[in-house]
Amino acid sequence: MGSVVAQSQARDLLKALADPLRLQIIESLSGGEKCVCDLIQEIGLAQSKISFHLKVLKESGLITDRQSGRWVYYKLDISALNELQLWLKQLTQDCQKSSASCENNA
Amino acid sequence: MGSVVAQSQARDLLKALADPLRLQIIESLSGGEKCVCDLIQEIGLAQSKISFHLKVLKESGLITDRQSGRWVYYKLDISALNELQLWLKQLTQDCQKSSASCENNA
DNA sequence: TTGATACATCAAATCCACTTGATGAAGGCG
DNA sequence: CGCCTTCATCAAGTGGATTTGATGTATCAA
Repeated sequence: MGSVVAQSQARDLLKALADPLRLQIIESLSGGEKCVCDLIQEIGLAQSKISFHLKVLKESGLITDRQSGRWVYYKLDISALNELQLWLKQLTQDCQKSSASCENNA
Repeated sequence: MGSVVAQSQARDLLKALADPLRLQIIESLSGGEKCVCDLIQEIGLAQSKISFHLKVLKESGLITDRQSGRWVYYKLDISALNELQLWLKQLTQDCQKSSASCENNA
């Protein structure tokens, strides 16, 4: 309540990010657009596994895809990352506003 | 590689946040410190369930607890939220740096 | 001390996301 | 066309996270 960034969207993004393999994919894509075969080589895991997690990430809105010939290229969608940053910022602001009770070490 | 904020820590925080009930708890605690009984009333679920998720959140470092008499009070630890914000910021920066290939709609 | 409240913890059951291996679809090359 | 490559999708199996209900512990009041 009172949150500008929808909690449901934040939840979806967080859920998509909360997997070690998907996090690897995300960090790899932070280096730029890549096709599935690139990711398979870099990460060194089964193709079906990579595709499965790419689908989850795509459905969450964190990445987008683009087909070119036989290849499908994936890249991060910065706007989704920004949504999450905004949600976090709100959370900390709400917390600081509510009282002096939030942890504020260093 | 090249990340200032440890990926492992980000992973733990994301995993802790990636649960609907824990997210409810987090957003509730953004309103200030609360005891378990407050959370039980607000959320309306079994006490053991609440306690279980509080433990997960505490182990991730997202919340801290403080006992006072019969009550145990929980509150957000803003430094953990800041860690996650920093990690996100790095990710977007890496992405923008890597090329013009990252989604940058509006 | 007795009983009530607040909370943690446990074992068993359940659930669901992930993995695995195989198959399918679509594009490109000869 | 026939074949290879790239990738998506599927059904079944697996494992770990979550739920449930009960029990344990500590504090406080009477």
